[in-house]
Amino acid sequence: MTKEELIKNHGMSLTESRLSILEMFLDAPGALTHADVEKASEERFDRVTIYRTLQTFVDKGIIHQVPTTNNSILYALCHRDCALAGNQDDNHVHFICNNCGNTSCLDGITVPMVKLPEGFSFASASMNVNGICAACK
Amino acid sequence: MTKEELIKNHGMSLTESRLSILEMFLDAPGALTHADVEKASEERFDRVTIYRTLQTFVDKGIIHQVPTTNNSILYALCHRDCALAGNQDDNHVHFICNNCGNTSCLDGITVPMVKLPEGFSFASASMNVNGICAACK
DNA sequence: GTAACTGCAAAATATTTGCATCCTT
DNA sequence: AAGGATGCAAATATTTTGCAGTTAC
Repeated sequence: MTKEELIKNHGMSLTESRLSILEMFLDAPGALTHADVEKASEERFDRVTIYRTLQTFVDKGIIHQVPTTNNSILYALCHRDCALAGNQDDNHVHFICNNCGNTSCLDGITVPMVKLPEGFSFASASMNVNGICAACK
Repeated sequence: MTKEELIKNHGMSLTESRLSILEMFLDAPGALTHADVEKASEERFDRVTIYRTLQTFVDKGIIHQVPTTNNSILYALCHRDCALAGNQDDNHVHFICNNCGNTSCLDGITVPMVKLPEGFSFASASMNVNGICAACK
């Protein structure tokens, strides 16, 4: 599927900013923040457009938000479509490299089940793994 | 251990804001954001003091940050000391209730191991589980 | 042509820093 | 007394909203 098709197939109109921001994600080694996208776009798009484009991508299910422990929102491509567009990441495992700082989505790996305490019921889970990535090894 | 001891044993001087904010965590059903603490303290402490107190608690290892997918930092008590003070959460499992929104730390449960792709090495992991908590069931 | 998207301006929110003063030990 | 903690002011950063003009289809 081409980038153009990817956008249209998810019910979005094809615009320059969407195409360009999607390319960034395809080229990036891992997840990106709003600031990463803004820097990479070098003023071609308004900051607000970037916020809205990222939110649209999340809503339409081509990227998802990665839970992080700092205060900037990380976004990562869903290599296969996010199961439920717009909802929380569906059982993704994310890998954060302690050396280069890149966050990537380990799509082949499913989050293992955990046994919850009495009275808790499971809906979904996500997991972050820290370590050294293959590129930094 | 008393609250006072908990603070002093972690190398902090005993102040009113630390004692009071620690109490909030002990009373809270789950994790708290800066905004939660600020609201609960009802102007008794400056916003900046709350930021600094939370950061100090993280540095000294009595609370830890919970990875979230929104942009506000969540803090949760370490019921047993966080293994490495000031570092990322050490294999905690956090439970976020889809009904009441509370986040709690499931201390009895360890993060299961996952098999990483070739070339990746493991350092630590954290996990978020979404579902319905015992109180909301 | 119409609905949706974008850019600009501005508001709202969140976080950090410097410094003078106060408190803990 | 000394070092650390706090409060205040202000700077900085982040995100959201409204609206008018532009673009995709």
